[in-house]
Amino acid sequence: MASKLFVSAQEVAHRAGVSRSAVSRTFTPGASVSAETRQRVLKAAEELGYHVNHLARGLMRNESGIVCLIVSDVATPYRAAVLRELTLQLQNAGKVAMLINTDRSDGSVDRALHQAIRYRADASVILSGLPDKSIVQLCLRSGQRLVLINRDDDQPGPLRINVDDADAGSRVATAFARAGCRRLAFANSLAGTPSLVRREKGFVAAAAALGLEVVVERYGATGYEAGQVLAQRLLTRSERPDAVFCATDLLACGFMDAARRQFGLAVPSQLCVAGFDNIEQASWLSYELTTFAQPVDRIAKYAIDWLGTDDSGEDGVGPEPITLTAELIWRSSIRGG
Amino acid sequence: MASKLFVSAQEVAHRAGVSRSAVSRTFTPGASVSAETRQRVLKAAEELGYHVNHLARGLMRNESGIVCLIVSDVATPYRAAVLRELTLQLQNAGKVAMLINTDRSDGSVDRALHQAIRYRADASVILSGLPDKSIVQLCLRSGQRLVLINRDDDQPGPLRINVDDADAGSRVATAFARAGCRRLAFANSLAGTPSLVRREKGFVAAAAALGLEVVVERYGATGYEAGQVLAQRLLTRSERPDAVFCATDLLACGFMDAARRQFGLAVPSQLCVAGFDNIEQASWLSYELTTFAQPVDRIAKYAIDWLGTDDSGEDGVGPEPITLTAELIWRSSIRGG
DNA sequence: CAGCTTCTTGCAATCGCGTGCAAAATTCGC
DNA sequence: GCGAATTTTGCACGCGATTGCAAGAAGCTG
Repeated sequence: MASKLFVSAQEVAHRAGVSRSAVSRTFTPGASVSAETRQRVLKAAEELGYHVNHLARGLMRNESGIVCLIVSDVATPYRAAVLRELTLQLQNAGKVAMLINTDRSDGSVDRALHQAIRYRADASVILSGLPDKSIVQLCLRSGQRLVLINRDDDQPGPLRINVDDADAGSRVATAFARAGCRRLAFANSLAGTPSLVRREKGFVAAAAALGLEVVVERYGATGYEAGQVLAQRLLTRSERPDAVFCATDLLACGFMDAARRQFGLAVPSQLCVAGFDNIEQASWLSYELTTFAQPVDRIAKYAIDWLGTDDSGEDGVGPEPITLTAELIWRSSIRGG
Repeated sequence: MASKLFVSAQEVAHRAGVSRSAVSRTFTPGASVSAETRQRVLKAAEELGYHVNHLARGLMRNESGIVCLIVSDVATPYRAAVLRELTLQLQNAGKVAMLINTDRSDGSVDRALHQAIRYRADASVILSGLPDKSIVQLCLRSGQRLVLINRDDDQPGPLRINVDDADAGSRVATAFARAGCRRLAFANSLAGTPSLVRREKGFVAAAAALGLEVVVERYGATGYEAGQVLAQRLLTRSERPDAVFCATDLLACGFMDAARRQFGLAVPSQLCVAGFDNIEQASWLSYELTTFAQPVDRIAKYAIDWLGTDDSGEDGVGPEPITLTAELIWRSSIRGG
């Protein structure tokens, strides 16, 4: 263990020849300190390398400044992008992000939330999985705010931010129809995440309304490899699809690569492809993928703005759910445009 | 603000009919509590939803359990991967990760470290940028450990973990020579990061030793777009290179795409390509990139193991620097193998 | 200079927890 | 059943900060 420790306000006070309180007030915006003492305190603090102990401050103020980000598969392009946006905006808001990784296992999210409670996080943002109702209650009762992003949960209290997946699905169907495609397909994972389900439903419904039939295939996770497998399955059918909507961009990349290399198909002339998320790779020359951009910046903004509100969510009703629409990014993987 | 607050040990003690110390001891491994009181405490804690306040505990123990990860460009595939590994292993070690984003601006890393100090982090892991010497001293003096990953800094105290870039560069040169390439090129960014510089030096030196000349081109950041520009510059030369080592996989992806689409070159028959980082995309069918895998798991392991050590690094000498070798991942972007 | 208001400043309590110390309770040996 | 050894338990203090309160300093008016 460390022999020498962090420097405390006491030491600064001693050096500056003032009381502890004066030091504290110097670092508390809006507190009453004369210009002279403030200068002396700041000087002493600078010399000693003093920094306010946020652990102790959090204890007193009952506000730690910590926001927990609970997420699985951090290394995935889309997840990493939303993580980046959240941490950046949190920092600008004077908060700090605590990152907790979850996995698919049961209770993983619950454990993460317990950790958030232990550190008295001001709020937790949940990007993966869904916590048990009792834990949600515990958080709300404890005064910890909850933000659920693209999670399907109907209990009041947490702020719910969702992207209008069904609408996106419907717009893709229209685009495919306009491109003259006749045999549509939807390539999904087996994850069964609510947003994926909504994308599928919206797409299938819109296609039906347009008089087009859709074949749906589901396999594996939402990654590149699953996309390849889905291509194998869909492109070997007797009635080969001429347009496929992949539930995520990663799936789409795997799908396109397999379609070209293993089936010799040209995109978009023989096969139209659409994805979702607008990950960086979607813009690469090898893919030029038409896809939907999740408004990560606005998602983060809504979440963080709410944290500055007084609407703490324990009044039993909670904040209004927010639904944002995804922006269609048109590239060359669909004919026309 | 929240009206009702987190439940405290006091309340648990009251409900269980014991003293507050008993509660504290119940949650302190190795403390002396009878089986009966422990049960009663645990029951009361469960019913009330009590969780030890790590802010207060950190204050007492002088050990917060927080480890700061200081990094820029979180959304980049390689960065995201190492972030994932670090957070996972930290969680397994009973610590928790605090994520701080930096940018290229001056003092960005310093500000991040100040934040780490404010939260009394047990350690900070620096993945981007380089902190000012005075801040490093302050951290060490305060008992906060520092881990520098692929940073070039020679002051003792922090744990330094580096990948043997020069060796990797040299191995690529050999591989190119064996593939019969004659005109080598190195595609680098302008970032001037020490590891990038070492890759370049190792490659150029080894090529010279093999009697092969190398043309070096540098442009932009380490991303996909820069790779495209570098391809423009290198492939329009009168003596077009027949092998290129890109400083990162992202550069390589951009380079390959441009080489194929804009110059109609086939990889590896007309152009051999190598990258560095082994990001997920390197394994995609469109790239099949031969590259080097940074041993992120071992990097994280070394870092976290050291945090459990008593070698705090303030004895003036500090821990021995660690150099790990990158693993060559052979795919089809170089002939032969 | 008296009398008043307005700022500053120090004292002391508080936040939730860990822990040394001594008293109380239990166990043990015989 | 009694004294000694061993747990178990409670008290009280400290960790490093914030903040209400009251006293002291300074400024203003006439």
